[in-house]
Amino acid sequence: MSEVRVRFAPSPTGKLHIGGARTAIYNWAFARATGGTFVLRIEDTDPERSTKENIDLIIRAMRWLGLDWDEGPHIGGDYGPYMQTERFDTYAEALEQLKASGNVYPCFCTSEELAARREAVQAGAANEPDPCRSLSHEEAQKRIDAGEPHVWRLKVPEDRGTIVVHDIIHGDAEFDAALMDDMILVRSDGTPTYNFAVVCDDVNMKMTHIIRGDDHLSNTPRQVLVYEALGYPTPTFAHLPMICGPDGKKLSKRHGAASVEEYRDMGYLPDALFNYLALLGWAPDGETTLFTREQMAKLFTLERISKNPSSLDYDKLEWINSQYIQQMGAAAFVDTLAPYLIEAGYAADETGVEALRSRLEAIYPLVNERVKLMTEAVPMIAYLLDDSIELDEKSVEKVLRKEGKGAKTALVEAAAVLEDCPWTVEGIEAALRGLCEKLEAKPKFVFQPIRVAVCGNMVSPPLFESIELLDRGVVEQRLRAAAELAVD
RNA sequence: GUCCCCAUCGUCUAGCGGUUAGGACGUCGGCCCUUCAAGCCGAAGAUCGCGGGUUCGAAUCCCGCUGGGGGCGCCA
Repeated sequence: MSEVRVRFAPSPTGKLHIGGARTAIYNWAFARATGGTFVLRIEDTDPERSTKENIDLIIRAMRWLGLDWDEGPHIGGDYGPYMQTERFDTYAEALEQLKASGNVYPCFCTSEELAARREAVQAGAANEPDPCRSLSHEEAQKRIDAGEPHVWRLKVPEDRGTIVVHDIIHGDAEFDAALMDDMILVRSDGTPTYNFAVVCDDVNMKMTHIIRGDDHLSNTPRQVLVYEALGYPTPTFAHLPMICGPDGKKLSKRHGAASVEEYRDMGYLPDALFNYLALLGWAPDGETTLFTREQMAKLFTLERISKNPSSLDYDKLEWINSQYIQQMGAAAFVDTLAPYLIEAGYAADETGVEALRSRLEAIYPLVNERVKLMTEAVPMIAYLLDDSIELDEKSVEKVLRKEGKGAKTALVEAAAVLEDCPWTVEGIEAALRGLCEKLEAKPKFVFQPIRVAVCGNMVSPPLFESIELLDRGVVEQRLRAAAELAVD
């Protein structure tokens, strides 16, 4: 078997869509699993909607996800260029070949005529062959020479019969060629249409497998016709089921996040999003849910891709994200936290973050089981970073100002007890537990006021560990300040 | 309208002729406990969309129906 070559071919009309991201992941995984080549090709033939910025955005999002490719824009390769707008000569060449072999013909119909015909057909009228198809060579040439605008259409062979699309995921799908109209290959402005450009590129770039969205399945028989007209064997197809929103409907802005960037901004880790997306439509077995890119690259097969469309489940994504945060380790945590710290003003730049590194790494074990989204981290640890803190109003009401609970006494006594205890988690815990006994109070009535005083909230990371990470003076000051507000 | 695709707990899925239909997220309950989490234990939750076949036996194979999705662009 010849070497596997696959590609991800986004059109830069927007950011990297979540569905596109998964397509890219599967292509990547298949290439890595088979020792094949993964190609990135930019389909920018639509000048109206394609932008340079989007190309950068897509490439950056792919890198962020941890994807790498063997050939593509910037890095080159043996089958470049990898932007369709730079490959126009190859399409022109292909068109000449098709003209010579008589597989195409010029069509002079206007867009209006076409639209009217299309409407008639969709309303139930019989699908008539394009009138230009029967124009004589001479007549057609005369009109071309006269400068009449025309497109080039593919001539569907009359006796083509059934077109079978071999798809690894869906099996064989059969289409009747008689129902297929002569699609436009080259527009009147000379540019190739999508269906023509893809086939030319996939042929010239020697693609062996086409892994793409389900939405292309119905277009595939048309493309097969182009392969045949060009005289090339068709590659193997794998059409991925669509990804829907949580409500099972098509993904749109209404459902929130449609682009990879948005997920990044919401605080998802690239490893987690990768893992989740990989799992959306593919499973290594019935058990495994957490795996790395490397593991997927070993286990991936197209045969195990699911046929049914899947709905996004943010709860599961979030759970996967929390699993990764829990296990990522202190160093990686600080690295990914850096931009958030800078944005929140805790550091001016990367260097500033480095100055805080050891402290942040010490904080990690207190929050790694609590942070589900990276966006939650900074607010959660602010009380360990700021000199002064603001007490949560609700917590003050429910814990410090609650009469009959002895909050004020607990705070005053705690300040005293912490004055000379060993400043270790054990020392602090011993001192405060001793205080509970001395006051004959349930731990809850001693610890909660202290928590509010020190952490600013009745809900917080572990208390003794938090205190240990703060300076003794700061803790005392917070306890005294809170005692002022508290009642017994 | 027409062609194509799809159909297992709420969600993602395992299953590929014989299983008590398995797992994960979520949900609910319990343990732990100074809060929130995490962790551990347990439970509920799927007459495998419906109806016909084939077969000793069907979630698995065949046909029909229904429901959902997609294509039918000088968009990709």
